[in-house]
Amino acid sequence: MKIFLKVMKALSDPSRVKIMKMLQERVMCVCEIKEALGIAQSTASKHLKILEAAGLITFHKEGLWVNYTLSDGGNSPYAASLIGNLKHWLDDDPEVIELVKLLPQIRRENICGG
Amino acid sequence: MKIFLKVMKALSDPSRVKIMKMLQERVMCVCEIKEALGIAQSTASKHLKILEAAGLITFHKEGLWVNYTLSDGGNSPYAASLIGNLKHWLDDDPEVIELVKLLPQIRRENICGG
DNA sequence: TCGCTATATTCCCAAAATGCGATATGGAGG
DNA sequence: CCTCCATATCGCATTTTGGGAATATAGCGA
Repeated sequence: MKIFLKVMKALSDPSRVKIMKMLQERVMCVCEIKEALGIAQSTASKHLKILEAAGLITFHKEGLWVNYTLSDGGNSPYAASLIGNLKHWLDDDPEVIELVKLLPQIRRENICGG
Repeated sequence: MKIFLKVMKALSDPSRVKIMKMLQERVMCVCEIKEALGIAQSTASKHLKILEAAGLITFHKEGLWVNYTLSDGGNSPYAASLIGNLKHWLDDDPEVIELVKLLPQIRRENICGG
């Protein structure tokens, strides 16, 4: 029950859902996510932690950067199911469309000074 | 997006999830639900309203009683999917098992004085 | 070892959610 | 019309959540 609730809560916030939809498109680091959503870095980091704790995303450290990707859901049937459904859900949502359209312009080299 | 979030939020609370699992077993009125969960009547009513607004349950008035049932999810693909998954999810959850085992003893005639 | 930088964590505030008691609503019966 | 009862709504206290600024941490390069 607790695990199930963790997944549901993780997906109960618009910023976190948007992060899931962005990660469907490509791998992203924290500063790219913060930039795309227009939120503070600490806020982005916190959201990512919640998604990760729910088994919805994973990360891979690459030097200073932390690359976040969608999880395969292997650890939780709830996460796996929702990850799968989100692949097609909300694809016609105006906010999501706008965000995905913006993605190519969001590159870490231009944000973090890399 | 708002509709999706409404479904996720509705299922982010343990009491509401338990209500969903109980309604899988049978139709229930507000006083039965309040009794089964050990919560105040106003609290039960509020939870039911949230589930109903998310398209997860529907109700049918029968005199003074309001019978709540699972929705078929016809109005929302998100609700439909979650309703379907919940049919088998959490069946092995201790709290849910306990609750379902308790259900036969919860009868409106013994609670509401009907 | 000493900066420098991307990320994580902490602290604090405002907004929202949850729960309950009290009250309102609405239908059934006399 | 009045009463009674199941349910809905309101008002309030408590807890949780989301957000940002400030600070701590960790990895890279010199």
